Amino acid sequence: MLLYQEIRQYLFALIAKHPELKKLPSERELLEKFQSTRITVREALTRLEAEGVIYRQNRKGWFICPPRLKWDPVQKVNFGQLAQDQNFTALTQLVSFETAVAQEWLAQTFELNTASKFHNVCRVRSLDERPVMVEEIYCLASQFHDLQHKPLEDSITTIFAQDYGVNITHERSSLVVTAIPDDKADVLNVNSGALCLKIIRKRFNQHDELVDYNIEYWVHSAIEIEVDSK
Amino acid sequence: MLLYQEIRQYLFALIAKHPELKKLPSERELLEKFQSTRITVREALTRLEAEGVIYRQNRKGWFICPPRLKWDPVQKVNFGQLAQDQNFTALTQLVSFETAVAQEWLAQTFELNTASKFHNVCRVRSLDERPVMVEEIYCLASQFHDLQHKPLEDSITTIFAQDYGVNITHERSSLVVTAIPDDKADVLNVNSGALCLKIIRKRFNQHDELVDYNIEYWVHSAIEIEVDSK
DNA sequence: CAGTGGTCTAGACCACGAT
DNA sequence: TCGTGGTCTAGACCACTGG
Repeated sequence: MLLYQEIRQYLFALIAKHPELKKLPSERELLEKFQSTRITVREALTRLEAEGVIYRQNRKGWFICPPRLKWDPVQKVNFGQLAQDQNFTALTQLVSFETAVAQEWLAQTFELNTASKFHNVCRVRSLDERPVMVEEIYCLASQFHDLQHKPLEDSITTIFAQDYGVNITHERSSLVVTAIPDDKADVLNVNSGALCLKIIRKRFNQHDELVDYNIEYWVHSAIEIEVDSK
Repeated sequence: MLLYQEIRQYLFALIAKHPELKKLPSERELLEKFQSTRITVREALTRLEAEGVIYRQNRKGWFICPPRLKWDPVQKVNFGQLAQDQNFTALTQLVSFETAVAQEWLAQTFELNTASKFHNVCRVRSLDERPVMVEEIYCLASQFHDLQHKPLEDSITTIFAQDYGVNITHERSSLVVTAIPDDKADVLNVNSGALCLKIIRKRFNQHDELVDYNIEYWVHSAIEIEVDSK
């Protein structure tokens, strides 16, 4: 068997045997144990990372993945509630809030001209202290006046409905597997180029008007999508 | 800027400027051009691979990704039709057909005992000659007698309905990002450990009975999931 | 401060692909 | 046969983390 496969197998068995383990041995411990080099050890580690078995935090080490959050994009369930149902401690934090005139792609998405002003909310969500998702939300500044003074760590959908009388009735989501952009990797404290599931959500009101445009980057090993269809 | 980022940028621009290009320069050409080493060149290449911009075929080289197939798991659209609508030439091929008593996990999924016999159909699907998905389908041998003599390159759903009077009325899907198992990597002609989107589909009839259990492995850069929700 | 992962050099041999 | 990527060695210096 290939050496990096042997190392992978060893670590896989180690994880299975010690479910209470959180952190793996360091790369240098592993290369000594297997009389090998860092290149080979890292090949085994990145393989397990791709499989979603382990993850790294920048320069801190390699850690064992907890169970994935199961999420149904079709059901409109509150993130905090969903996490709690699955025995996670959930946390949402505001990263930044900006209001500015639209970039071209954004104006086009909303079918408006580039003079329109938009809010841009950036938030990060964690499960049991581990950041797992960062999102950008774009919505019209004229439609959501004073949004910056609302409790932006809570459900945006609820704020839209209760404070502005805007109800989301349907949405269109797109999912792709890709590498996370560097600025988002910093927020999640993952390595540059980490794998993610990128979800773009366009949400509409009953008049079929676009209310908000949402880009979510999920740490790939932290989530499992579940969809029911009739 | 980091060297591997420079190489990545160069290749990214090269691809943008020459959309007609199919294959990248070899790793050794690139390391000469950048006066670097294979480790660093491969860091740039695997980054672009994770982003879904390029892909490799085992020992053949690095290739530029064509547009992704857009697919809605909720709509029940025929694969061939969907591909044709998006200007792909689609092909489904039978890889293997076996009938055997159930392994434990399978029997449990169907809530039957391990003496039950199951069909196991393995198929591979290609877009414009590029294999993009391999799937395993499990269904009860007693329910689908002589299935091996049906046209298994066509829609299984249609065969179930027309030849056996079994109609799929609803299903439950689960999606995770992971690394593809080695036996499936061989079928798709991708490298060991390649990224994939793994979709498990349980499909039911009107009596809420499980009809088939389906595991799909999609090449991650070949697909984009689209979901509408009310 | 010592230990961690992040990046990088300069090679090597191999299996497999195209020809 | 020769070029490709797949695997591997034996180091190096750096930025950042944690005690």
